[in-house]
This record gives sequence, C-alpha cells and structure tokens, in this order.
Amino acid sequence: MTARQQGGQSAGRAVGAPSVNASTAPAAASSAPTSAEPAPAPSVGATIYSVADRAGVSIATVSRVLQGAGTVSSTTTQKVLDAVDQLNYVPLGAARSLAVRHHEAHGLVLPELTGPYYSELLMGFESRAAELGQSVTLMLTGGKADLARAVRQLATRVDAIAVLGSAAMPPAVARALHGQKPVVIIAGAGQEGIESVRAENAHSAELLTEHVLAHGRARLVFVGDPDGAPDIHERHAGFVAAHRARGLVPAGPVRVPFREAAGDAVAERILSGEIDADALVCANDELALAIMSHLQDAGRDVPRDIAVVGWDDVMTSRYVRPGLTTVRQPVHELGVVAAERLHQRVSGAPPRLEAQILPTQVVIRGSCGCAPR
Amino acid sequence: MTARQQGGQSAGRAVGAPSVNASTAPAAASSAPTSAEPAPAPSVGATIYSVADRAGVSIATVSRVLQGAGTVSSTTTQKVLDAVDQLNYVPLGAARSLAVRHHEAHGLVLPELTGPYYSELLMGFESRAAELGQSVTLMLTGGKADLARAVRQLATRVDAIAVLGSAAMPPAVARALHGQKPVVIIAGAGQEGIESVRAENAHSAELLTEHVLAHGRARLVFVGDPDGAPDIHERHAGFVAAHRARGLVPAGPVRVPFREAAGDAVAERILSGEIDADALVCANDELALAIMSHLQDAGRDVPRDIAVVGWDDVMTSRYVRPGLTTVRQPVHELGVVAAERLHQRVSGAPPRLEAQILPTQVVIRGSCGCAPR
DNA sequence: AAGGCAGATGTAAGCGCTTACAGAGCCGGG
DNA sequence: CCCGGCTCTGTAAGCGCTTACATCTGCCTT
Repeated sequence: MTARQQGGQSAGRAVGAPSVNASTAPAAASSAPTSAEPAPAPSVGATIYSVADRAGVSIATVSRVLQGAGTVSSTTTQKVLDAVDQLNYVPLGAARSLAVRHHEAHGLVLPELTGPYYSELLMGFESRAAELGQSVTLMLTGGKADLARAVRQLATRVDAIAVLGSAAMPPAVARALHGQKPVVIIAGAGQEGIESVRAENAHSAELLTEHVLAHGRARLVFVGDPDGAPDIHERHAGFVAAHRARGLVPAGPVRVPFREAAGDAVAERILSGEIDADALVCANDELALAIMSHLQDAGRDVPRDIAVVGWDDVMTSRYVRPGLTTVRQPVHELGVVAAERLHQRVSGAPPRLEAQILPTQVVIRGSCGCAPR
Repeated sequence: MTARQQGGQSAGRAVGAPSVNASTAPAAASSAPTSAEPAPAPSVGATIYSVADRAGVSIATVSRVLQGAGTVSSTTTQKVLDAVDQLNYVPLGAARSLAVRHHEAHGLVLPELTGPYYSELLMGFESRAAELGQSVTLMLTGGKADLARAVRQLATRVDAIAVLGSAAMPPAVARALHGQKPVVIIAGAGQEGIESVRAENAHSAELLTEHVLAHGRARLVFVGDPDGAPDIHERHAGFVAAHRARGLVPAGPVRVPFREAAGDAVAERILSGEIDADALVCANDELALAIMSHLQDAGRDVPRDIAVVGWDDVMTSRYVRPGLTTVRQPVHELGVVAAERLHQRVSGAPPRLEAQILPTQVVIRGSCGCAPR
C-alpha cells in the first residue's frame, strides 16, 4: 500500500471512516443512529479506495469494472460490484472529470423561463444532451446582478455553452468564452465567428402579413420592438416586405417589450384611438393574447373590428376565442440542435460558418379573420 | 520548479503550450491561424501553472488572488490579474471541486417542463441556488429509459438533489441516494426519513369545493386521479371533506391523467350524458381548460350549464372567458425553499422531520358561477 | 522444453486545483 | 543589535479518479 493510499484511506478523514478491513458485515460501520435496518452501510464518502479494499483488488480494477473498460474476470467483477453496493459507493464526478479532462456537461443560458418557448427549448436541449451522456447545467440570467461573473463561473464547470439570445450574454463575455469553450447562440445575432442556430423568421412573417392583407385589411400595425431582439427584427422585416410586395408602405412599429403588461397598454392606446389599425401583427403570442383579451373586454370584436395575429403558437392560443392565428416555431428542435452541435464541437468538429436556420409554419385560426374551422 | 510543475507545464501537453517565459507580447504564442487581431492569446487550456508562470509567482499565490483568500500585495495581485486575462484563463471547476470536496452544485429532477408549474418551480430553485453560489444541474425524467442510472449519474456531480414528485424517483434509488447525499422531495409523498416540502392542498380544496357548493350546485364531480400523485390525493380528500361537512356524499372521481388530451375525452363523456354533473372540480387547470373549451365549442354555457374549476392558476386561466376559478400555489417559493434546504443540509443541517407546507390561495373568477368582476 | 502471447491485475503518474505550513523580509522595541 | 511578530509568498501534500505500462500466470506453439 502506497503512502497515497494511506492518505486516501485513513489520514485526514473527518467522517466516520468506512470499515477498512471488515469482511462483509453490513450496517456495521454505522456510527450515526439511523435505526437498525438491514440497509447498506451508510458509508458517506466511500471512495474508490474503500471499494478496492473491500473487494480485495486494486483501484485500477475497480475503475475498470465501473467504466466497463479493459478486461476483468467475472469473479473479480462480481466482488467489486458487491463491494460497491455494500458501501453504497457513489463515484466523485469531479475526480473523474479531472482525470479525463472533460466535464461531460453542457451549459445552457436562458434569460428566464416564462412561457412555453423556453421550456420547450430546454426540454429539447436536455433530452439530446442526456442521450449524448452530457448533463446540463442551467443558468437563468434574469435578475442576476453580475452576469459576466455568473457566466464565467458557469464556464468553469462545463465543456461548452449554449446561450439563448445574444442579448443575454454581454459581447465581451461571449468573446472571452469563445475560443476557450465552444459556444452556440440560439435565436440570437451571430456575433463574429460564433456559431448560431435559429428559426426562420422573415419569410414566415411575410407570409403571415400577406395573409392578413389578403383579408382586405389595410391599416396593419406591427406591435413589438424590432430592435429588441434579432428575431423580432426579422419578423418586422418580413412585415415590411409583404407590404412592399403590394406596393404599400407600412406604418411604423409600436415599440413595446413583449410581455403581458405591455399588451394592456397597447390595447388602451387602440381604444383611445391613439393607434389606428384594423389589424395587429404582434411580435409574440403573449402580447397578442393580452391585447386581444383587453380589447374584447372593452367590447371590441376580434376579428371583425380588428384582426390580431401573434407568433409562437403557445398553448393559450388554441384555447382563446377566436383562436389566435400565429406562427409555430420548431422550438424543441432548436434545443436539440444546439445540444447536438455543442457535443460535436466538444468532440473536435469545427464551428459552422453560416447560421443554421430551422423552418417555421404559419398556423391559421380565427383571429386573422378566417372563419373558425 | 518541481517535477510536478514540469509535468503540468510541458510534458504531456498536446495543445500548443502557452508561452512559457514570454514577457507580455500578446498573440505571440498562437499557432492556429486565427487572423492577427490584438485579442488575448487564444491559449485554450491555460492552467493555474501557466498563469503563475506568466505572472512570475507560485500557483498558490494565483489561487489566493482568485479566491480572494489570504493576503496578497496589490502589485502581485495586479500581475496575476494581468496574466489571467492575457491568457484568458478559465479555471477548471472539477479540479477545484476535487480539492475543496464540494461540487458547489445542486441537482434538480423534474418529470418534464410543460406548463408553468415546473418552469416557475425551476426559476425559484435556480434563483435561490445562484444566490447561494450553487450551480444547478437539471435532469428531466420524461422519456428517460434508465432512470435509476440517470439519477445515479447525476448524484455523481452534485452535492444534493431535489426531486419533484416521488413518483419520478424509484424508491430504491431514493433510498440509495438518501444517506449519501441530502435529498428533498418537492410535492411528493415524504418517504421514510426523506425531507419534503409541498404546498397545502386539502384545506384549499375544501374551501374551493365549499365555494362551488355554495353556488347551489349539487352534482359535483372530481376530475383527476387521486392515486396518481399525492397532491391530487389531498385535493380529492378536501373535495370529499367539503361534501361531508354538508352531510353530502360525493360521486366517485373521474380518474384520468391530467393532460390536455384527457380533457377532451372527459368533455365527450359529459356531452354524451355518461357523466352527469353540474360542476367539475378538476385536478389542475390544464384539464379544466381543455374541458371547458371543448364544452363551449359544443354549445354548453359555462358556468350556467356547468361550472368548472381548476388548480394552479396558470396564465391561460386569466385569459379564457369566463376566467377560470382556481387555486394559486406558491410554486416559485417551493423551488426557493427546496434550494435553500438543500444548501443548509449540505452545510451540515440535519434533515427536517416534518414536511414543510406552504400556503395556497383560492382565486375566484367567473367559471364557478360568480359574476365576472 | 522453451518461447511467445494473451488475459488479468497491479503500480504509479498524473489531471489542476486548495491550503496547511514553512520561510523570507522587514519593522520596531528592548 | 537582536529578536519577536508582522506581512507576503513559496513548497508540497493531497483531493479521488483514469490509464499507460509493467508484471505475472498459464497455456499454446513449435
């Protein structure tokens, strides 16, 4: 036994040292009064050394058994496995990470988690990451004071990072990270050299706008801030393009954040006549729903008096009357692709030069003026 | 320089070794053709050794500067800081974890992430965990084949684990984990000795049911499976209690899972007359909304023909007409408390013996029969 | 009968950090 | 002038794993 092993076994251990040479008597090393059940010994802090000891083999063999690598005889394998669950051994991930020089974890940075968009993205990301054997460490930027610090801290524990919306990540941090760890930006402006994946926006927005125009509406208004996020910017561009294609000049956008509260305010401005429109093309469903609901409460008829369309196809959009016409994004897929790319990058693949763009789909319901199905 | 350092510095390094004794010339050690910008050297894999080298100090000093521990003169501190960002050094979390013997991470296991419930819980959890300096590693059980394996794998990389709904975690795994790492169960049956935190159910359910009864409804039906989850079980118990208090005997529950699809089926059974009810007390809002919407489409008037109430107060419940009467849970708080407890447990606090129960609140809107405000 | 080889296991050298402990200067008081 | 006690920095011993390499059996070839 080397000095190293001794250190690992006895010296410096504060917790009740697991039976060093007990044969197989379970629940014998327990010092905490946990009742006398025939459960495995609660040997908190069992290490590969204690397992090896108990099984009467070297730590290398234990490792081989646990990793399924190398050749180990079946009798030895069994001895090790027995020792493992007698001691209720849980390996220390950090030690493995250090040795293999991989965290085997991906980081995901999201602004927050309200609404189905982020959740679905996260689900897609997690599921693919899990398939690839990577755990996912989540960070929400909302309400975080020192974002840069938080991201740097995250970088410390993962192999690669996906960030939703470039706005969430200060450019400086992004640059620092980039080059150190693979980074992919989801639905954000691809910064110089940073890989990105997003959903198609401009074309669907054009289609959607065209559809509304085809209903004979003439005073469309775009609700949302094109400069707030690249996604919105593109949607607005599509909105404009659809007008141009008909030789029309669209009114300027009503710049508001896309949260519920903003919707109420916009509705008031419509009711007061400040905003004159017979159709609203909203930056997302949340906004569209809030406006529509508020307008209806005030006695306006949607779509007769005013049409309203959104973006995202959240659950609520199916339930309201009339159903909200909107655009469905492959959100889950976005998460999957991000996780996939991260993994490839970690495995040595070079960054993709052009952004990866996933298709979207216009979903027609009643709020645009179409007859309810 | 010790043999160890040599190993760390040159031997065994596959990546282009960062300038070992370059003075301050940035971008000089670059071997990859990354264009000639005056950016920090893209020294992927800088370690505490390279930083120490560059700064002309020992690794201990670098560590001290970075951890803010011990006393370091300001000139030295500055040298180290300079080296850090010249090399764009990102510490390796695993190495720190190994040395300090803490992962500084909490695990959270959720079944999935649909609907606002889980998201909000997660947000609460993440925010508190972040405040406490812990990262959060998320695992979704949905669709995972070998759950036990996945959980064990998670246990490998975190200090403590919170699990939502005991059903998500096989009892055997729970028991194995428990005793190794602190575990808290959120909104689930507290298994023997495992700490748990949840929202109040029975009493609010009784209040809610009583409210519906007070509207003069007589044929209430509980929709949802009381045996599906402890939460639902308690809500059903409250439902029964309210009846008993009036000397009534409630009809048996309509046992269905609480997803959207089940709602449509239930609605059909109501329309066909198979289920006879003048009020529905649903296990959650999702179910209630699906049923209400389906019934309305078929021409039924809610609440006149039939009242519907739910549970959770999801966003949609505010937007539908009539607004859904429901019960609001302190979901965010649940997450916060779980993170908090985990951290205390990691810091040595003993497990709480009794479950921690957070209060809920009945939210009256129109679907129960009350006049819309 | 000797050599060779494959299978099973052990040995030991790291992985990149933290931190107890040990110096090295330097100052002021005796 | 010496010494105790600062302040600042370096030395080195781990933390618990993985894995290249060495070793040791047998058994098969020739």
